[in-house]
Amino acid sequence: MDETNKVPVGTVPKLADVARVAGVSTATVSRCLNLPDQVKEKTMRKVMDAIDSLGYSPNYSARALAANRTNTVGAIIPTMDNAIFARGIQAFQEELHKSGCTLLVASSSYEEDLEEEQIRTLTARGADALLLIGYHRQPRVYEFLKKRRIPALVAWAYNPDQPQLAVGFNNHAAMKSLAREVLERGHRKIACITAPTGSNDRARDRVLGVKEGLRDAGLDPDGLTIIETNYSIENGAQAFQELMTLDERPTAVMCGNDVLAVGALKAATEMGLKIPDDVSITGFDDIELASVAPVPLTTVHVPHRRMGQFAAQALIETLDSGQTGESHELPTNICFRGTLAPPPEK
Amino acid sequence: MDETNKVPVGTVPKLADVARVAGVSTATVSRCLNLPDQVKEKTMRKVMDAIDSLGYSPNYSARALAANRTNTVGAIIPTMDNAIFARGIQAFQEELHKSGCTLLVASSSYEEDLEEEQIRTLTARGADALLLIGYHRQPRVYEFLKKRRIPALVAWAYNPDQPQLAVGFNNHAAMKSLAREVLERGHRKIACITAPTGSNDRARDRVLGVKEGLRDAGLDPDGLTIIETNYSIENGAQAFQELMTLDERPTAVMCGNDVLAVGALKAATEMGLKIPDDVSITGFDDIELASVAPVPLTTVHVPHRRMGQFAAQALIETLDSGQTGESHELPTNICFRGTLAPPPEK
DNA sequence: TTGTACGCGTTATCAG
DNA sequence: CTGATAACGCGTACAA
Repeated sequence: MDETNKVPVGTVPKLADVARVAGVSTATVSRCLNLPDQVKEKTMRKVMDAIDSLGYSPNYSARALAANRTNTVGAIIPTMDNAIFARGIQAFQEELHKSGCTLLVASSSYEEDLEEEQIRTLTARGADALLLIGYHRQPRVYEFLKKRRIPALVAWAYNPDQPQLAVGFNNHAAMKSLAREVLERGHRKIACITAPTGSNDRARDRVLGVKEGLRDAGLDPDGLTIIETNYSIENGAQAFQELMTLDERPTAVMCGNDVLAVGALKAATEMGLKIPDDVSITGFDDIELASVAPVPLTTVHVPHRRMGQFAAQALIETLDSGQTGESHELPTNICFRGTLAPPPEK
Repeated sequence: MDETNKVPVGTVPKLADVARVAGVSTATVSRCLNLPDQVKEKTMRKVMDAIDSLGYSPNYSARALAANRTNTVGAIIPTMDNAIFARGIQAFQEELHKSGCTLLVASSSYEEDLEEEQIRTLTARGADALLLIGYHRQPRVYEFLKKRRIPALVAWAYNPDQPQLAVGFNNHAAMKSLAREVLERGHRKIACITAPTGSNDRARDRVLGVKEGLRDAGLDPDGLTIIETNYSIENGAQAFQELMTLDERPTAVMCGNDVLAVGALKAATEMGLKIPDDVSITGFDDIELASVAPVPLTTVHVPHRRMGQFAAQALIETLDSGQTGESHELPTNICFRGTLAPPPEK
């Protein structure tokens, strides 16, 4: 056998090894992989055989350095330990995979500063594009992204007034229509349990939706009792108990998400309250938990998986075409279950 | 100002730009970043100032190519859309971040072939190490990893007989001790609802645990009725209904995970059965769902977050020391709640 | 259609 | 302690 056909052992084969074995140049091997229709079929076969026999696979770092593209998309989410993100991100990842992209994830723990740091990290790591949750962040972050020419897409929120590429739903409008339902049932003392709204526009918009519902019904939006607490069943329960110690107990408690709502529900049951007769409770997101709760939860359904898919498609399209893809507003709908009494007879 | 201090605009600053602005060589800049105590403090200051003023951050692809290390760890999980993985992976990612590592994720959709493909993809992308779920995979996959010298850690399972680095729990033993509890309560007709066991050793070990419990109690393990179905509440419900149409109805249904168990519970309630009086039901994992189910679920608690943390630590240690870290068996414990009747009086 | 040769941004070796 | 400079593995003009 020809001396030149030998290949180092105990080492990862590289492009040059494939070229040597196939008896072609490295450029040709590269073309076989990236521009398949620019090579003759016979050459292609030789190269592919060499690739198989060596078990070659390209070094992505080198490829990224040379081509200035990583085929990697970054996502920064508050936490994966939350069904609403987990499901959407799973769909996002599946969709990316169809296009040969890999997902790089980081989490911000709902902290604005940490999110900014993660954005810089993923950028340095060469993410071709970024998925971000919600709109709220410092202007300098958007400027940084623009300067770096890194397409960023906002998900889990859609606001027609914002210029940013987005795939999501209108938190404000969805919550407002749920509030309208609650008000139609005669509730006048309403309270909200919400995640901290400081750097969370989704949570903020939902509360604003309730307030606007109140205003439309001729009520004072400032009279709305609001408790902010972190995302957990326990916290939801505790907040509910606090509400029940108030002088004027609310007759309906609208929660910013299903987890808080289930916590409220749990506390209510433990206090011996009948749901929805004594108090009505509503959620948001429609995660699995909602339908199996002791009293099935009335909540706002959000198409998480479709959102993840659309987000991936919009980003891939942007990368392929070089032009910012289209924003996409997804519909939400109210799931009436057991925690909100039926409307009064007409 | 000196001509040489100028730096291109509208472009991402690189190491050479920092060097020029700081008036040192690129080697020195690199050292400031990687071997800080090999440079004089004064030099360090100049360089850091230049870095700040330029907003420089290193190009990880180039770094990876030159240093042959990506500071990236890959994880291949069946799906993130499952609380048991989502929680553990979140902790895993947080822990990696403490060590400056970023997480690359891929999902296998519970498919063996897809998992193998993903393993090859992530290694090609330069993952320094890999997190895998469970032991079951083709020997050639382990050989590939060994040849490539890529540390791989198995999580969500721990089997003292396997040589592979692992951080997890003993599925077999945990389920066996739960089975013992069920048997002690006088149940003799037991059925299992489990995820498909074909390429899922965790599911398989859990079923085997039940069988061994049966054997120890002097019962025939082959008499165990088993239904395999995919992970979802709906499927759990349907499987339960099937079980109830059997000639000899089981008095206890042991489910391979909480989601299937909650489905069973739901079906039972809809059929008008009293839990645990008419039928006992058990789960596995202790996800949030378990404690808020209509009847709180008796299940096996697994420390998902700690598992994720330990897994990250073991991998980082392996990477840093160059020697395979230590496997770690985590304890599980049974959470007695409402779906298994208390033991008979003694 | 194929080959040559250079550049991508860092790290690391070896002098100084 | 610092500076040249050669890798690292691949993509891609440009030439043939």
